[in-house]
Order: sequence, then structure tokens, then C-alpha cells
Amino acid sequence: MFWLSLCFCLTVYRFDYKPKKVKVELDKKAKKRKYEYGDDEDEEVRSFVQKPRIQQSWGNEERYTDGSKWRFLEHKGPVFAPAYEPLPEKVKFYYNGKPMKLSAPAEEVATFFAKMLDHEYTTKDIFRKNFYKDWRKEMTSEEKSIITDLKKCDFSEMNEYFKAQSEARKQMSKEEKQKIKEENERLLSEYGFCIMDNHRERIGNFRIEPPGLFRGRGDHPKMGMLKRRIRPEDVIINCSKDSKHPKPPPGTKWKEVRHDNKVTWLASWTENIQGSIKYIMLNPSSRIKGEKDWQKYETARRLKKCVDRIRTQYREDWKSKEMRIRQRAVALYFIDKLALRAGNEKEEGETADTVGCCSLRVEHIKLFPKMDEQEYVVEFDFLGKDSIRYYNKIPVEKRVFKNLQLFLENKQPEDDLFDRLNTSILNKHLQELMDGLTAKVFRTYNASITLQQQLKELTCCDDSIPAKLLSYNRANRAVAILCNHQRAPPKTFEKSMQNLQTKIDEKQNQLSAARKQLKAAKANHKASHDDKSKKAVEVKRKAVQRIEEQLMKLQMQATDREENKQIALGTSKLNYLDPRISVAWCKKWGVPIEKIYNKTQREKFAWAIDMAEKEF
DNA sequence: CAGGAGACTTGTAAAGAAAATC
DNA sequence: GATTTTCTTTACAAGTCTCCTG
Repeated sequence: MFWLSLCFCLTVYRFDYKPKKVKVELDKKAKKRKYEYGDDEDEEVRSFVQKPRIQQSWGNEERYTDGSKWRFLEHKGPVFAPAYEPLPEKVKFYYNGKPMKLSAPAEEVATFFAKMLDHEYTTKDIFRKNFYKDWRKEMTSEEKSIITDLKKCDFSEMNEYFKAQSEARKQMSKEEKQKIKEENERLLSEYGFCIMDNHRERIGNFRIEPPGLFRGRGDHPKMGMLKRRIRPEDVIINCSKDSKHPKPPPGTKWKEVRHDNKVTWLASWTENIQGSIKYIMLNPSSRIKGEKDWQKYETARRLKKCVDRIRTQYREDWKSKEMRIRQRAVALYFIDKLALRAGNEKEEGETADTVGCCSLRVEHIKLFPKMDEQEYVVEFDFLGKDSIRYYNKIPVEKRVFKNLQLFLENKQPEDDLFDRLNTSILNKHLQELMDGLTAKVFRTYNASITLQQQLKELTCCDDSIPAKLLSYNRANRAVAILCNHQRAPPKTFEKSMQNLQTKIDEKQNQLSAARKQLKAAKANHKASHDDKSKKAVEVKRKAVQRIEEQLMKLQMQATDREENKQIALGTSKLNYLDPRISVAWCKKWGVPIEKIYNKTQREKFAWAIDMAEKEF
């Protein structure tokens, strides 16, 4: 029986799972838990990670079938940004070389700019223009009449002041720092948690964003605009009727207090730059986020089962006589093969000009019937999310290539490549192919399956733990490359690389020294043959071994870092890789989980750590 | 059925804390 | 013990996708 259940584990927690077996396993687990923890396990104590299984196995009774997200929700409301503190008299703003005292509102906005003086943003035309325009709105009419040219404004003294302030903060005594830390902890314990359905849960962002200048990414037309201060009157509170409602700060009122348990947020407000809504929600370690995350990976696993069918179908659709179907099929091929994002339309002029698959334009691809050794090569070059460049040359199948040529016919560079397609059409189609399937599921699926394959390929069973970790990171890296998760090389990269190299050199010297000593000890032992010399040999041997290990570890680190120069692993690790794959890998190879997930990550993936077994 | 509001996930940079080094 | 380096956490922008409305 034991072996039987172990076998189940082996199958069940593979990424390519069989749903029926899972159910069986879930039932068993639930029962086992129940038995293990017995009757004294009350709701409050029970960790959320068991809930998904329990609910699944108990048939999802009341609570989540009607779309509600909770029954009870109590919190203290958000923490507001501290009020503006006027600058000391001695810190001056100069206009046209002359000191000028600004009214408090104008001064506050000026400080936002002054704080960013060292940033590239303040050199950009759009940023300056937007800032200046919004700044003027805060000025008194007198100030408006005096200040007519941003170039004549001198914020440098203010900038110096803030630098000095932050320097002073660093120089504070231990006691002062301790005091601040304690105050922060108090704030966290009071406002950083809420009660949701009998659990005390950590809130993700309980502070309301302070006012400042909007920092759009890429070529954002709104960069530099003033992000205004949020007051209690702007904030909608969401909590349960029967909870203690949060109190607004003295003398203020909430915009509204509502009791909507169909949503997960605790508070919201409308931001003034894009007019979008911002939310206060729970931390990733919370039940509500964890369950959702789990669901996401379950959907990806369902895709695994029917992906062959879907692939066959879209290949078939390349031949369709309907243009829209062909476009849909080619787009889906890109999404599947290249892990492109869906690519919703965006309002022109409101955001940076970036695209995803469905919004690709003619100018973003180039076709090469022949390139080097390869045939039918497509070159992609466009700005994706966060204005990160996607550049890739890949050979495609002839049919795809011919279709692309067809799509390009009679079009201008700025025309849509897929003019008969958008994300809503695509997702509607995907929904018909599999329940819950959308474009982004392909990203999750392909990321996770890639990790699994790479781990299988790269891990050698007799590698040391550092070597295994390098393999893990390489597998992770393969995914990051697939998903195009790039980063700017860290500013100190070269230097830190050099430091590491010096360390390696030192170790090498140490090693050869230790080896020499070992040799000497051996010779000594040969000559004297006594116990003492024997012991000495052993000691030296151990030393050599230890240094060898250290050296190897350093070398692994160096390789890892070098390969990681421009690649950001975090996003894929946090959002795309089914944590059960990683956990199972750790268990299988005896790698401590802490080596791949830090504390926060372990909290976020608690559900998976708790779930996964040795093999997968 | 387009268009927009709303809700929630994904993404990078920067700040802050901790660890390593001088 | 101060300074530098590295790791962790936070901030908040920018996506995806759903749902509602006219």
C-alpha cells in the first residue's frame, strides 16, 4: 500500500499529471490531514495551504461556487503618505539666479523634480514639459507670472539638501535607527494585516502611493506629470458588513465603504495619470493569492494534455480559406512557439508604443526566404511590455512564411500585421479549444515545461550541490530567455566579476599550497610511519578537499553570474514556473529548498512545498 | 459587439537590509 | 566598526482578461 501511494505521488506531481489520479490523491491527502490534525484543528490554526485540497475533495461546497471570495473581511484601512514638510528657510530655490520663496504647493512639486535631478528623466523633453505644465497648475498667479522658463529654474540647492538628508539618515546612531525600525514594525502589525475568513493575512501594499512625478517606462507620453496626493476622500474601502470598519484619519471621510465579497481588494482609489484604479490587496503568501496561483498552474497542466490537439489544429488552420482563421492560427503559433504575450490594443498617445502578438505591425517583422544556412527566417524586432526590446530571428515552417507574406501584401509599415485579429477573438477561440484557456496560459505552460525538460537534461546525479544549483539556474535561465526577461547589466557588474575572479585566483593559490603541504606530510609519514604523521596527512588531505570544494563553488558562482549578466530570473521564477517542479527537483536531488527559494518565495509557494513529493 | 471600466497578474528598478570585507 | 557588496523587499507601472453597458 505504501508503495502504491508512493507511485501515485510520482505520477501525480509530475507536471504532466493525470487529473483522475489527482482527485484520488487529493481525497487521500485530505483524509490524512484530517486524521493527522484531528478535531482540535480549528479554522484559525489551519494553514490555508490545505484548503485548496480540502475544498477540492469536499466538493467546493458553499463558499466559492457563487464567485464570492470571502465571507469576513476586516482591516484598518490604508496608511497615507506623510504630509508635506516645507523646506527649511535656508534651502532656496533660484529663478534666473535669484532666490525665490515658493508657496507650499508649488514648493512641494518642485521638490519632486529636485529629488530627481540626477536621474536621466529630468533631461528628457517630454518629462520636463509635462512636469512644467503640471507644476504651473500648483503655482500662485504671482509665481506663474515670474516663472516662465524651466531652464531658468535652479533646484540644485534643494537637491543638495535631500542628498544631505539621506546621508544623515545613513549616519544615524544605532538607537535612532532602532527606533525607526520599531515604528515601522508597529505600523506593519497594525495596518499590514487583515482578517479574512478567520485567517490573519499579510497585506501586500498597505501604504497609499505618495505624490510624485509619474515615471512612465520607455517613451511614455505622460512621463513627468504630477501624480497627485491621495486623500481619504478618494479612497473606497471594502470590508465585510459585520467587521469593525476602518476609521478614516480624524476630520476626514472615506469616499465610500462597500461590502463586495466578489472582489479581493481592501481599498481602492483612482489614479490621475491614466485614470486607472489602484488597489490594496493581499500578499502573495495569502490564501486567496495562493489558490489563484495554484489554479493557474492547474490550467497550464490541462493545456499540456491537449496541446498536441491544439497544435495539430492550428497547423491545419494555416491552410484555411478564411483570412481571419489563418491569421489566428499564425498568431497562435507565435504565442506557442515564442511565448509572446497576447498583445491587447492600447489607446494611442496614452502610453508608450509597445506591442504583443496580436498588435504586431508590419514594421516589426522582416522576412528572409534564405538566411545563412536557414530557410524561411522571420526576424522580430519590437518593443514589448515595459518597452523591453524583443529581438529574435527564427526559421519558421514554409506555410507560416507564405502566410506572413500574404498578410504583408499591400500594407504600410504602420499597419497591423494581423488586421483580422485581436486578443478578444483569439481568446474566444482558445476558450472553445479548452475551458479556461487564454493566450497567457501558453506562456505559463511553455515556461514550466521548459524548466522541467531542462532540469532533466542538465542535472547530473553525482554533481555536488553547487553544481546542481548551477544546473537549476541554467534551466531557470532557459525559461527567462524564452520569456525575454531582460535586465540592464548591473552597474557594478564588471567590478563584482573581477572581485570574484581575484577570489578564485586566491583560492587556487591556496589550493596549490595546501597540496604541497599534503605532499610534504605524506613524505614525512613515509619516513617516520608513526601515528602523529599519519594524522597530519589526514588533516592535510581534508584541507585540500575543503579548498577544492570552495574553489569549485566559486567557479560555479562566476559562471552563473556571467551567464546571468543581462537576464532577470526573478519574474519567471515568481510567475511562470510551477513551483511543484522545483520543489520536487529539490527533494529528488537532496537540495535544500532554501537554496532556490528565499523566505518570501517559500511563503508564496507554501502550497506547493506542502504538496509536492519526492519524485515528479 | 465595440468600448471601456474593473480586477488581477506580471514586470523592472530602486530602496533597504543583511552579509561580507577591509 | 565602517564601508562595500549582495540579497531581499518594496514600489508602482504595465500588461492580460473579464464583465458590463448601450
